[in-house]
Amino acid sequence: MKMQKEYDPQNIETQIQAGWEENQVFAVSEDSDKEKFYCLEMFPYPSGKLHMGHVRNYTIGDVISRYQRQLGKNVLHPMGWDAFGLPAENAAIKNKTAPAPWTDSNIASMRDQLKRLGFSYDWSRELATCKPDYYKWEQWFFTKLFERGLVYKKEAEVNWDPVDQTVLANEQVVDGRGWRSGALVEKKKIPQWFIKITDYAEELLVSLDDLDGWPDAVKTMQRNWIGKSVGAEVEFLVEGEAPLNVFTTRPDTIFGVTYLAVAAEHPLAIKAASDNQVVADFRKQCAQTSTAEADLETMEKLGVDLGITASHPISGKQVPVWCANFVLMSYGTGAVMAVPAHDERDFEFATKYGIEIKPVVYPQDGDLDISAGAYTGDGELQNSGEFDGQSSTQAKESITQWLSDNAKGTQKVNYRLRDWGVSRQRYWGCPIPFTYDADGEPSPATEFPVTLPTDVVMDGVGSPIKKMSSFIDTVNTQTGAPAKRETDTFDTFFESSWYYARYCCPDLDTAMLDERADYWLPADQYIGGIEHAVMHLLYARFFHKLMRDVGLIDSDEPFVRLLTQGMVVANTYYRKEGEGKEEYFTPEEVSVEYDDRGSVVSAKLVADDQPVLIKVEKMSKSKNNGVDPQSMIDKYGADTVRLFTMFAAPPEQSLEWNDDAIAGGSRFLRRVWNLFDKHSAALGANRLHSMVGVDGANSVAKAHRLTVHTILQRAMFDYERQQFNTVVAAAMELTNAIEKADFAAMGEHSDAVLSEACYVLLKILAPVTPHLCEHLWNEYGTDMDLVDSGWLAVDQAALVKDEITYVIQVNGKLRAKLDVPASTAKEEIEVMAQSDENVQRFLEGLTIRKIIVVPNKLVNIVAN
RNA sequence: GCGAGAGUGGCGGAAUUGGUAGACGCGCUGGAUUUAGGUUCCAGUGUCUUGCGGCGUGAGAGUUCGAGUCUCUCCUCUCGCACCA
Repeated sequence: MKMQKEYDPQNIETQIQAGWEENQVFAVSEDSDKEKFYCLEMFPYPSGKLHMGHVRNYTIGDVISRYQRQLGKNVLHPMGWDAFGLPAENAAIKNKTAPAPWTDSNIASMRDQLKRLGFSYDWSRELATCKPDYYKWEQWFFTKLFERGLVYKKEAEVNWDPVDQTVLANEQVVDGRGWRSGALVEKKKIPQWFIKITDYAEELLVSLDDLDGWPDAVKTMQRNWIGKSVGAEVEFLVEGEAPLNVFTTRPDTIFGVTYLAVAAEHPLAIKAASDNQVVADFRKQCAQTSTAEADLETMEKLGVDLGITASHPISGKQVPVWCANFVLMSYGTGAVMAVPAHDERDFEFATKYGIEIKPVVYPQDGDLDISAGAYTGDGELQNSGEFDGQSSTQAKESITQWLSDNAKGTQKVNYRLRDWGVSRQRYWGCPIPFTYDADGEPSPATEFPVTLPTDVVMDGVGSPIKKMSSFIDTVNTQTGAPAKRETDTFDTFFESSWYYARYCCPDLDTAMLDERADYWLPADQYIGGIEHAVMHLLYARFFHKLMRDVGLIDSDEPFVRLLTQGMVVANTYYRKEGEGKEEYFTPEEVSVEYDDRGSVVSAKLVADDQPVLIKVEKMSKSKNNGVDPQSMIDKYGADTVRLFTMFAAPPEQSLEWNDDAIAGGSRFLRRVWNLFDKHSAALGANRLHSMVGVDGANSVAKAHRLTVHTILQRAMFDYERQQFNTVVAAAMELTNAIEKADFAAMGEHSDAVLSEACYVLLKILAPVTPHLCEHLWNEYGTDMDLVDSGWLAVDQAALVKDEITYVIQVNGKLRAKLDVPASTAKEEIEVMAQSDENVQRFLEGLTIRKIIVVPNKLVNIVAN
């Protein structure tokens, strides 16, 4: 077969993809003879189209999967759809359809796009979380957790839109107002389902230590999120009321307590409001904020004196009780003790409201100065009664002991982590499998699935199933008595917490999971955005442990190795429209001027010839800077798009889109094509193969093989550490080297050296640009599929150098280079280095103090 | 506000983990090919002096024979904060 003359990616890629599909190359099953490798990427929300972030995420996963497959492993690489969620409801309202058909058609078009990119998925395992055969198992699982006492119901706050009479997501609250109605959002308490993730807080924390394949940044963030702290729970008595318990990590500062603060929702605040209008108004004000923590924390710290006092547990002194907007009812006991002298926030608050600031901890060296702010360090106690003179460390223990002995408190471990609220008052989600009897008592479902009706009309206000009697009215399956169905649905994090396990047995209809899960799990590699560092990844880890404890699987953690990929960003062109608002223009609307070095001078809007501003931001519709992957595939082909996304940046960093640079990627693949074409006669006759040994090779051939095998070694090192941009760079260097090589000068071995170099190039490049490589492999390789053709070894003999270049420094500055035989002794190198002409020039008038020799690398002569 | 991360030529980035800063690519400059545009090929390209050399990895200090890399302080940007996914 004669190769086409021109590189035609569209043609090659569709042909190669058809071949993969026909031969089911990526369908896998359990095989105890092979080492398994489960490679997983975070599944997409089916928004309609792939964006560049998806392309990047899935290309990284595909490169890893294909590399592992070439290493000979049994690679599972599945894909599916995180198909429940808010955007489908919004789209349904806008397009006057139901969420289900909208979602289905999005899945269909995104699946086509993924297939066009040539990803090595086992499509037979595809799943969508909105399908009853998927979600029925999480309903079943939730009832198992209920039986185990890990699920409970309690009142919790939501964002309430008083005009639309509906619950809003944080995202739907803009500047404290509902995004549709514009009404001021209020906090409202409603009963909701929770899962006791706090029961697993300690294990989730401790087992982070075993996750060697996870980035430290992610582990640190999870540790801080769980937020374990050891301290004391202290009881302050309030006359005529229940005692006020507070948790503190600083019992050593307890004599510095000058007030207590409770949340607006705290019973004491509610009671005080009944006969105190100021408190009532303050509570109202506190209710009119979003529930987002970032909003609460950046808000001005405000409070009001409740006019109540509590008695200090040790001194017995009365301290005032305040109500403050920064105390969260949902965290801890909803009350805190305040020590303004030794806590920044308390200091700020006390200063503002003229509350006493009483220092009790003094720094060991130097004076205490709290005129400008709190002293938060440790020190020596004063003004602390019998504990005066103790160090903070001693006092933490002795004061806790005293409280414990006098029944005024106990030592306590506290976690910042809160239980997982899984109830959502939305339609497009998995129905929570409970019914309520006439008295409101909940009963778990016994038949699954509890199917979500999909034939609905979205009116824009609330969930349609909340008004649908055919859904709501049912019977208690245990007693046969009439019952009402729960109309809330699960948080979509619920579905995404276990999909990775279901991929192992997606066709199973008799159980949630079977023994196949234990063959594949844990996943060896997980890849997704850093934005999921805490919540999704923590919920998935939690769910894994729950599934283990219910007896479904036997591993402790879901993901062995984690890669958090960076964002895809691009230039934005914008103007400030005042009030922090910005107007964004598309690249087509703008003309950019460069100077003769290629640096940007200015950019103007074509329409009015006036300047616009430029900055680099995450690709998004609202910023008008998105690049549609499909248009790039149509223009350059999938291999070029894949190559560019791998080459432009290392996986964990953000990737800046550049239209010129992707054209460079296309140029490189054409050069590879032309290289094989140029040597087609020699390659066709030899077939691609590695050389064995260096016997008989002349010096030109040897030098070339040294280059080839050095590059191969580097590429393998970079594959292992997952730095794919330098893998591509290595392939480019190798291509340059083959293009420049003088094969005629290599004598009888020229064809073998050429064949080996091209073989290495193909193997290095195959995971990144599989279509081009598979095509060339069909042309010049064996009958086997490229992914199953194995990897190749670095020829250590080819790496042996006869001569080594030493860098010669004088006082750390480069002054000469020295080529010496590899066998040269250290002493001899020192002498040669000193006698170099340029080195002598810089040593003139100086005395040599020391000579440092780093073997095979450098000599540094220290002189003064 | 709290937690985490990142800053290297005109640009994206590399530096085998404390040892030649700028690999590879984009852009730009000059040349060749081409009727022209595009393509392709060759050469050059951190910066200042265009001699030898000096300076240079966000800013400032420190450790070291030697720092982009380690330590401290500061600045800027990015991500997350529990109902976007």
